Amino acid sequence: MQRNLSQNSDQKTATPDADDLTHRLRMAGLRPTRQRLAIAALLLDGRHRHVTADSLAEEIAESGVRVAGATIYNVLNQFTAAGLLRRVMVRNDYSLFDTNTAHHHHFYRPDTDQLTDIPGDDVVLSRLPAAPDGAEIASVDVVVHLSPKPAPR
Amino acid sequence: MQRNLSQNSDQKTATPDADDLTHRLRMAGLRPTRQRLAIAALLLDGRHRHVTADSLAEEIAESGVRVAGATIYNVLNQFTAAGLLRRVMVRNDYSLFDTNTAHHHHFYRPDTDQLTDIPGDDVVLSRLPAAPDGAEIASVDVVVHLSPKPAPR
DNA sequence: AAGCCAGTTTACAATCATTCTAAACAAGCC
DNA sequence: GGCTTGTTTAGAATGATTGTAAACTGGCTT
Repeated sequence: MQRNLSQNSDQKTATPDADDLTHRLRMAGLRPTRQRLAIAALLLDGRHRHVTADSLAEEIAESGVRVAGATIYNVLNQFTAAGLLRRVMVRNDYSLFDTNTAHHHHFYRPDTDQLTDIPGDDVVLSRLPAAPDGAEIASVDVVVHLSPKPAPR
Repeated sequence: MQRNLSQNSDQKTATPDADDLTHRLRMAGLRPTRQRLAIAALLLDGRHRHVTADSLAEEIAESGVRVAGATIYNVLNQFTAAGLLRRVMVRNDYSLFDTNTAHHHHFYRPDTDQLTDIPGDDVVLSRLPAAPDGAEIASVDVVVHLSPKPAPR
């Protein structure tokens, strides 16, 4: 009873080919276990989205795979450390993980608690500070906080 | 009692005048209670720094005033809502509150867990995205994440 | 194919910042 | 002085995340 997900091409561009995922995990120094592959299949398929540990847990459950809560956190952290995901900080209630690791920035709406990517080059940093003493710039996060809209006149 | 007021508001001159603080709290719609004044005296003296609920609690304790933990959180949130402080999000372990509400950005060092202001105009956003549909830009947060220093050669 | 073992997963407890609760309290006003 | 309402308080509660120690498994070796 093997899964149907052999090499069926889904819809979008990247088909999360099992072997490909296995390879990517290996490249990242992560042993391709059942649970890591399940998570990778959901997150590393080329789609750009934002998940929480919790929303991911639901998806995994729906997909029929059983993964412990702690493992989800572990894997999310490992993927992030490996550069496969990006952690976005907008609340201190919980973390958001962005499947788009390319350089880009975010809108955040506190009211709906929603995070959206800021399209392309709509943010341009024309000047960056020099890193202090013994440090270098690892990444630059720009979060544009939105408010519900002004009063209509 | 000496008062060294003046129209200062930036650098040194760390003598928050009690009446002034009372007035500022009133302006913000906050009744000037003993505990709010104690916190204001520590945070609204013109110095620029970053505190956590916890570090603030210690300072208050040292200053001899007794303030409940929940109150510290309440007041920090009230001050932030009133624009007297600014909440900076770099970790989801806890929040940092910045006494500098002027528009500026931050360096963050994950290793030492330290937050520093980025001097003056060292960050220039030459292009900002338009706010989506029924929203407007409330604020723009730029956090430059640092890493421990390049290869020691 | 069998064995082995470091790396993984797991269930569950633990942590810890933050918020909630409802009861006691104090500020400003009559 | 007494009221009324906003504040403070202690302690419990919440909830995301991490720690723990035991069970398991990938994949290499024999």
